[in-house]
Amino acid sequence: MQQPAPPLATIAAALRRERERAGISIAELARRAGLAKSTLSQLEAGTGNPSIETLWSLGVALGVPFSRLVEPLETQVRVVRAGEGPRLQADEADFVATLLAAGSPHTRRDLYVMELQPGPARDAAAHIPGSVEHIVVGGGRIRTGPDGDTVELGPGDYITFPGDVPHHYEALEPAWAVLVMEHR
Amino acid sequence: MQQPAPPLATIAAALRRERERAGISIAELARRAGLAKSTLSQLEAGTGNPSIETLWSLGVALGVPFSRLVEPLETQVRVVRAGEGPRLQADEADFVATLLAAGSPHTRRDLYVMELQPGPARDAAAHIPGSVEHIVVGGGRIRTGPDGDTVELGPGDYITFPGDVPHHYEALEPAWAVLVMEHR
DNA sequence: CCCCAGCGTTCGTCAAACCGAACGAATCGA
DNA sequence: TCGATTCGTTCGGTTTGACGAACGCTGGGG
Repeated sequence: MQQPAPPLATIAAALRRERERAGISIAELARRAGLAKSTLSQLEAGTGNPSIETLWSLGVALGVPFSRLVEPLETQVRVVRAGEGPRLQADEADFVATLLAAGSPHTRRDLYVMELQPGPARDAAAHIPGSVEHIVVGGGRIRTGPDGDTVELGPGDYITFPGDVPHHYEALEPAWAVLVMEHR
Repeated sequence: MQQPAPPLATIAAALRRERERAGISIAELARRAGLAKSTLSQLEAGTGNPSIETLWSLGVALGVPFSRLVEPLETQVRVVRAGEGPRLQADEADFVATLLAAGSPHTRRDLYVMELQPGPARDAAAHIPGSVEHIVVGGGRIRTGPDGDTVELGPGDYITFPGDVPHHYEALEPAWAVLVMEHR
């Protein structure tokens, strides 16, 4: 899917979050970014609609990639059921594609096919921070997701969830799936 | 360290690229995004410094993630039949993963689910240079690959081939597949 | 041939993003 | 206690991004 969140509040929150993580004041950040601190004050208050260059200079000053200021933390579990999700137009009528997840540079995505047999659940330890898992079920049924928030999936279903927390794989019947493991 | 490129020209280029990929005019895009076409004209000319909300509405209208408008873009055929390929050890015996392709930073990988109906073959034009396609068939049978070098695939089969040459999709029966589109 | 619809660009206007200055509050030393 | 510093916010003024109208251009239809 796309970005349903209005970027207004997202930017305000991200800005404050990253600034506090850097441990600097509004005035100091304004100084480094070459902006007026009044501008920052309004931005963090959720008022205002910054220009690209303004936000860009903030990303540089904070030392974070631009997208981190704009896109909400993908820390949630997201499921796209088979047949759901945004359809992309195709030149021909016999072809439909659904965008599940858009990559960005500076991330690394490895592509696997995973086969699971029913039996005791497999609990995976947390991977490196910032990793994200994407799974599309090819056949069978599996239950997966972060511990305490698992979802049952069938063929064609898609799920993404953070890989840096303990999570869970369980085949309810013999199953296989495509796994994209994403690192940063 | 991060993105030293001034986003000005990048946005102009990305905007034009994505708009032409969608096959619509500046006027049409302005209509869909709820903007004045004069604004778009100046943006694609590299003049101007759009606000976040302006760029956001363009991303939505174009059906592309926001980051694609802001970050710059940076062969042979390979088939792995279902059950073939290097198996990775798993902690449990009921879990097997096959590594199909390892990603690297500075590449972008978008994840799709693709549905095809049998009928006349779909010939895709070449995508942007350096793009690579990865396909894992989820169900049905398809024939795909670069023109003149197509392969028939069934559930679980994997193929990768360059996306920047004309290629070919054909469903031999109703089929669906996971598609990873990789750019540089 | 002309007319019309749509294209992309240019120009003047207006709202708003950004700035600088001033403000009250809080902290710290002398 | 009292300056001095820094913080974050608020207030006019200026710059500029976005808009709407008009322009010239192109491709079809009548």
